[in-house]
Amino acid sequence: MDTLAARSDALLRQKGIKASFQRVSIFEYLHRSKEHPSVSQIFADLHPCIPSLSRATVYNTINLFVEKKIAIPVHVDGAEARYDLAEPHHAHFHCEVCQRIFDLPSEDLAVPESLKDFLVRETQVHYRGVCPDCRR
Amino acid sequence: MDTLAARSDALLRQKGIKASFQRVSIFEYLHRSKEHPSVSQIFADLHPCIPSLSRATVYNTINLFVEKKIAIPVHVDGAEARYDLAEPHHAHFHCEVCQRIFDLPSEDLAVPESLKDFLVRETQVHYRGVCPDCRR
DNA sequence: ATTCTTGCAAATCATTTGCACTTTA
DNA sequence: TAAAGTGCAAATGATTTGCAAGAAT
Repeated sequence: MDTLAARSDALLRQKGIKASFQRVSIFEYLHRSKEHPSVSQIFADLHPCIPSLSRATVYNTINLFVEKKIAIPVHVDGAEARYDLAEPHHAHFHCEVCQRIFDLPSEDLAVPESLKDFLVRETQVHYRGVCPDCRR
Repeated sequence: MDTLAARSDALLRQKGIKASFQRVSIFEYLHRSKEHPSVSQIFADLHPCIPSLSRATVYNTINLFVEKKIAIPVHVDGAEARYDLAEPHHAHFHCEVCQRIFDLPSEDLAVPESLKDFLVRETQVHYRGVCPDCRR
């Protein structure tokens, strides 16, 4: 059968990651959450369903995902890192009022002339301000 | 007389900041360092000259500078924050080998259409990869 | 059976805070 | 001398680590 779990499973293996229950759960959580969750949020939401889950496992898993390019960390100010599935490149907008992070459609930001001798592995574009909901 | 110290002094006061010896020292350190230093680096380099200096004061001062828009934090991965004087907007390149951060001349990154209902207060463009010195 | 993964607790690291002391206006 | 700034040490919060137990191959 071709359940969601089975598909996540396949995707992880394809990246060279053994698909444990915890890992698949965290992967699917990232997939369904639009909140760019922090480790604490992931843990808080998953712990009720998986009582044995440990914070360290969430950290392990997230770090593994980042290393394998499945997820990317989003750093806002000095706070806890937040994570996003590494979908095709897109920019982020961080609302300083509600703390939400919005995905923006990828804009093809040309690598500038001044970087011609650099090897650019990653580009991050980050906006900060106030989102429409918080403006009034 | 118009020493460097006197000028820094004036600049800080103009931003509404009382110009203590520590604050002027940290401001000048930021000014002369091209390293985008972290609090630890600032402390380590200034402590020998100012033995009474405390880490907490460096944190206080840096936070004050950020609040007053004199400095901006640069977050690289999960590591310690690093700081830059808030010169006219420019992008950053972070070398993942030597950990240096390079300033790139400001490129006028147009705010994308998708943000028309957002209030954009700040834009950060961040590249990561390998710098020319580390490429061979 | 061996290897990888998990969970817990303790350790570490960056940063903040409370408070007493000092400096400055 | 009142207000603001500093330094220390303890507290907090995020993240990592060591290690014993458990699961998968």
